[in-house]
Amino acid sequence: MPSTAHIAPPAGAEYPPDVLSERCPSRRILNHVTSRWGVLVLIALQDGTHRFSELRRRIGGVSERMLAQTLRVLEEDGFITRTAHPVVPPHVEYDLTPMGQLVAQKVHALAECIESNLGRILKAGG
Amino acid sequence: MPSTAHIAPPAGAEYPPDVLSERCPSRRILNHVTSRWGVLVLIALQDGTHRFSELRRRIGGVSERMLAQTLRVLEEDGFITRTAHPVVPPHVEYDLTPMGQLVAQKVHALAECIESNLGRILKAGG
DNA sequence: CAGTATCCTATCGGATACTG
DNA sequence: CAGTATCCGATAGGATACTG
Repeated sequence: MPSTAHIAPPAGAEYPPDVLSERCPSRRILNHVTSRWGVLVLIALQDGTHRFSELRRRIGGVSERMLAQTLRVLEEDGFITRTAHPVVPPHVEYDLTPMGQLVAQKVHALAECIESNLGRILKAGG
Repeated sequence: MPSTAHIAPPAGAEYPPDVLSERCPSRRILNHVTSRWGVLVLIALQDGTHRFSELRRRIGGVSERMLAQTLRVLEEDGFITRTAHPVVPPHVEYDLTPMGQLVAQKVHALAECIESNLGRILKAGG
């Protein structure tokens, strides 16, 4: 039986999500999560609430623009909550949602796997 | 005690890898693994050996150029082995190394986590 | 079959300046 | 403090044609 992984479901039908399939929406989400800064934001938020500038300091090399954009996208996907306290100066807090904690765990596991094998990897690649 | 996550180790010294640190080499590798096609190649190779054109068909939407490039990078990092059989027409096989299987498992777990929550996610985001 | 080479575009992402 | 707006360069990535 041939694979149907590349066949998009007809409108209205529901197939099990398959990230190898070009049109599966999971791929868009996966790209958000695995984006250059998305990965690091999720990891940085794993130990609890953080403010914008805390995250900015914590995640080496991220620009304000990219941090804001990444937070917005991950919030839209339901991985992050944004809480703005109406005070001056502004005070905004970011947290992982329960679902966000799930994906953050997976992302973190991946990062740790790479970190713990770094020796072997760098030896292999130069 | 302030965080030192953003401080790069002096030349010759060895610090525990920290992906939140700008100069940590793990970040480069993580970017390869979480690249648009890197993720999908690792997943597609999880069930064993595959040839170039098999992968191309399996991974919806990938171009020859991007597949070749992604395979080369992941091979350099030591996640994939490339075996060329000297016959005409050419016959080349790709496999995961043991280390590649480890990261592929993590990547796959992440993808499955997203797939199984797709309903909630799409509802949240529109 | 398994790529490379070339060309081109779109998106990513950085720097800077500005705002409520 | 927590962003937005604008501009710009780098690079990821697609289409096509070609090769051993």
